[in-house]
Amino acid sequence: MSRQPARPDDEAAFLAAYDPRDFPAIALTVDIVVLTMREGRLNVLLVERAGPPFQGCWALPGGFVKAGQEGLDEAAARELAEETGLSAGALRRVHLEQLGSYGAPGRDPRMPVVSVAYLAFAPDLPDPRAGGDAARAQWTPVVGLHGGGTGDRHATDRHSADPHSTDPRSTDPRSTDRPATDRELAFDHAQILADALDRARAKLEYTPLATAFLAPEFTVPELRAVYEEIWGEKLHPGNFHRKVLSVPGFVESTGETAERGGSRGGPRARLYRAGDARLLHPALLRPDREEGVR
Amino acid sequence: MSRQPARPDDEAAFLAAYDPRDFPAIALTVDIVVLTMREGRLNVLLVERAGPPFQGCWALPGGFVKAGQEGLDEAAARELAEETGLSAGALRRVHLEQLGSYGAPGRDPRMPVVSVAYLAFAPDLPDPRAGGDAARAQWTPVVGLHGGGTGDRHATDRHSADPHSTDPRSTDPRSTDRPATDRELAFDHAQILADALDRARAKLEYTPLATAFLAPEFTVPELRAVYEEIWGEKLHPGNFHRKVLSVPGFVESTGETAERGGSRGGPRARLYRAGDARLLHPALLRPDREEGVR
DNA sequence: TGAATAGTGTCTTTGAGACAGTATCGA
DNA sequence: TCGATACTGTCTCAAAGACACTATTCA
Repeated sequence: MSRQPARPDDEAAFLAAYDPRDFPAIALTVDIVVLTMREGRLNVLLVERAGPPFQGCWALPGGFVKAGQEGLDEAAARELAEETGLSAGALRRVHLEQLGSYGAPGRDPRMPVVSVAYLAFAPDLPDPRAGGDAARAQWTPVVGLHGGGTGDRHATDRHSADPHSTDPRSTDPRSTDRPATDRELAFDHAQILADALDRARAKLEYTPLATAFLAPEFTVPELRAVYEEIWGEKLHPGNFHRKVLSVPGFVESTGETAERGGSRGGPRARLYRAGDARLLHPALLRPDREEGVR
Repeated sequence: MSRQPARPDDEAAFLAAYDPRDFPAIALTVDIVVLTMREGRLNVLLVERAGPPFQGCWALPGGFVKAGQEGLDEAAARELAEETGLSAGALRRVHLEQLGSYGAPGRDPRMPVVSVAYLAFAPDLPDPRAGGDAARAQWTPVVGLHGGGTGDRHATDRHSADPHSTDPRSTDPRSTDRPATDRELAFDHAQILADALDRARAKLEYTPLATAFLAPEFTVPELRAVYEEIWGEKLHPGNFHRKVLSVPGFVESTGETAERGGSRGGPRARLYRAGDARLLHPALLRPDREEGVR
């Protein structure tokens, strides 16, 4: 980075040599795709935009980076805390990672804005409070949402916005009082959400992060439900169970069993905690991505 | 993104409501880790900084994003073309993907600068020309470089700079005339390079991108040499050969054979082209990451 | 009591890796 | 001629998936 336009000897000279026409003002934001499980369904946190552009549209929570005062990870953590109203303690159980940056020209009709997108995995969280500048905030089932669906499981390297994709300004998805579902997302947030889901699906293969969606103690069937919901397909219960227990460091037994059996019958399952593995070896690969994925 | 500090009805109102103390000026750059193979070794393109800070230091090539005029991918492609002097045609054979964004406070001593890092895989390229504001530009073997080495193969999610890492200003690695090797890199570029190498090592497992380092026609032993150099370990020639040919879409035969055999004897190898697969199924997993990677 | 589920055993198939062997080339 | 290498064959082992089975729980 930081090739400068001239060769200043100090900051004053640098600023003098700086030509704002070469580098017009640019704004930097962080947007967060917060995923959680509610009633067995994958949900994403959305906020309703109180002002233009895209007034009345739903969007990913986020905000401006306080340049010079915080790093990108810090900014994302701050926004996450503000939007969810979570305590620092509760936030420690949330997984937060950088997803990628989006900077297609015109993605924000007002001015050049580059957004650094983050991805968060959270256990079942309380209903969000509507933050200052958001009209409403709510958990929204991912299914049926634009950018939801099963997604292109094999898409790669979509970290940056595709300049050929639909210009968000060419449609006007705002409306007055529809729920978050069945709504287009503001800006290029549908693309960000789609990329986030791709990343989440891949992460479940190689990391134990599925446990981040569950309470500190959980059963293997609960863990399997997370995989089934995010991957969008049923898994073989017996093989899944054996597989999870065979991967070193994935889960560790508490010695306890769940209070009740399954809702539709069956024995009470044993309880586990997340293990200390950060990567799964061997990985839990998704069942046959249809052959011919060339 | 783009939660605004107030609720303006148009751009004028937005600018009026904008408090520069809340969102001080921030600069956005792209930096590129261009990897290529030269004489069997993995090389990275570095430029010598002509001005402060870090004057005389080697750094990754990059530059400011022309806000509003180009997307991030475009900016990276433009910088790549400028620094390597490659034609548009030659650039089509180069793989370019976003690596992540780095924005730790103080990473640039002059002002808040966030850098979007890109990763490029290129076949053997000619010597770079020194760009306008770089004193020199040269290919540098990755081995022995800070951030080179075998790297932490299991590090994940290091997309953003670690605020706890060494402040680049606390050392003064500049000097007068040492080669690029044995030099600290400017800013947090050692971290970016390390992350890039981690990404490259992982990409070789799941994608056929190793072919991006080779000429359009190549032999299986040449392909194996790429894997061995980037992974830093010898592979079993026989098993590697069978594996490559068994993965659908990885390589396709040209029917020809190489002009000469190996430099130290042996039969002439058959020639292949890159296939149409974008993901490898099954993957070419690295040999035993030592057990106990928890 | 019946249906659904937790968890285990076992068999088959696939793929990774070790090893050996043959043919071909450079020096 | 010798040594190195390309490539193939074969064996073993690990892991994934299909299937079957028992035990336990809810309704």
